[in-house]
Amino acid sequence: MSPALSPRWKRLEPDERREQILECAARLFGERPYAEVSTTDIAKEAGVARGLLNHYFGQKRDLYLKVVKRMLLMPGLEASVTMTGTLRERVEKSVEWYLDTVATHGKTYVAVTGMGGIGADPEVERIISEADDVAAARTLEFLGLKIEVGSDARHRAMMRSYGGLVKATIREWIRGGTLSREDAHLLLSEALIVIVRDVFPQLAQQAAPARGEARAPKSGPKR
Amino acid sequence: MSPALSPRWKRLEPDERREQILECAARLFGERPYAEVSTTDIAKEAGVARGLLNHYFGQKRDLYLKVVKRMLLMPGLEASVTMTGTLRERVEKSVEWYLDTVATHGKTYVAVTGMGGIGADPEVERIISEADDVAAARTLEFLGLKIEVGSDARHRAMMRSYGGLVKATIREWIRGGTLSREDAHLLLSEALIVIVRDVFPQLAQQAAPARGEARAPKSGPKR
DNA sequence: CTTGCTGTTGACGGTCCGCCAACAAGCTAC
DNA sequence: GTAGCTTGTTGGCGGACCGTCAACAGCAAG
Repeated sequence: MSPALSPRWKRLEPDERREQILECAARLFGERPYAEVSTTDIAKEAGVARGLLNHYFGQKRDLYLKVVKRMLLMPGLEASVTMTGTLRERVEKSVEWYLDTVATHGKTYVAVTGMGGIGADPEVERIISEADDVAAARTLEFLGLKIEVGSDARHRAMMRSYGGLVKATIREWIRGGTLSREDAHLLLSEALIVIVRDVFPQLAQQAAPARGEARAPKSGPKR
Repeated sequence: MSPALSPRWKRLEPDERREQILECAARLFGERPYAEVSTTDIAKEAGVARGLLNHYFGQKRDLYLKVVKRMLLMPGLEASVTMTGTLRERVEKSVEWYLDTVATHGKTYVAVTGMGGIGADPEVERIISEADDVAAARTLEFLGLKIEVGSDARHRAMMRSYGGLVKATIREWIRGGTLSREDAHLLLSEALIVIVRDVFPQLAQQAAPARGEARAPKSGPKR
């Protein structure tokens, strides 16, 4: 009588299924906090049995980690051109690029990047920190600041700190709208410039054995 | 025979009990992520029945909120003296104060402040954002920058962004040890100075109807 | 149609949490 | 001292969520 008796569920290649689940999970984690997204919700969203999530991703936390990873590892800025020009020009360009990429990802990025994670989970922090480190290294390279490897760790740490400023500023811009894009651009550019131009040299100076007045005004009578 | 038959549990004043539970909760939330601290753990730590937590604090999340609140609302810097002096002096002093207070709270502060929260929970974010706002307002006031109320919102937003830099820098310092205290001091001071000195005036300039070259170098031939 | 591989399901056991009726610590009155 | 009352505290019930695993079924090969 009924010609097809359409099967109750369709069989997919593992990669397809994984991808589909990952998309649904990313959407849900983007609009609700981790604790309020149950695996049942994700499974229902994907039209799939709940056990399948564990089969493909293990723990719920692992699935979340995959989502975070995907959101953080964005296309790099190596695509940009040679980047010659003044320091200010290069800084402005890199800031511009960063704001662009974030603007496309929108709220999901903010939700994941912010305090929007699972919370102090070492694994999650490792992932985010890793992504921050990549961004920091890229920015340094982008600015043409391949300094000696000795102080590289500290410079990277500085850039990770700067990443904190970037995230907070972006949150102000995307979420609250308390800052316009121009405001964000201005703030991030000026800060990055002062870090590269004033902090890094003084850092090298501090690193030297003889350090007397490292924090001296130095540009004191300027304004 | 036994003279007292000591009662199985002691009866405390509500405020005392609340305080005791809050302390234990703060300790546990400081050393483990939210999801891995069960109410059973807290109750056991406090030597109390689990149901009592709900009786005093409602949801587990509410208890966590209380902990966060306590950790964030630190003694203000109004205790400091009159604060006259150059901009750099005031900035250095406020940064110093911030680093001091954080140093005393140590890891728990970092755990709570960082992405160490419950995760994208609107309520938690509101609390943290509120605390950030207080810190921002205090810093502005501390620096003697009581600007007109019109652009106050944007200045506050800027200072909240700066707070992101502060937190990230402190994390680098406290946790990884990738930055020394001197590094943190230097980075935060320079950034704050450039924001107050260069960004704010340009902001006001942007706000004006006519804006031509708001992001012009302005302090160009300096180094 | 039958067989077999494997993607998928559904239920079981365990943990965690919010709620609430019952219990008992300790003060008061007699 | 003891009966009684107030209320801080307990312990268990019901529900939600999650990880695991044996059984099931889509679907291609023979």
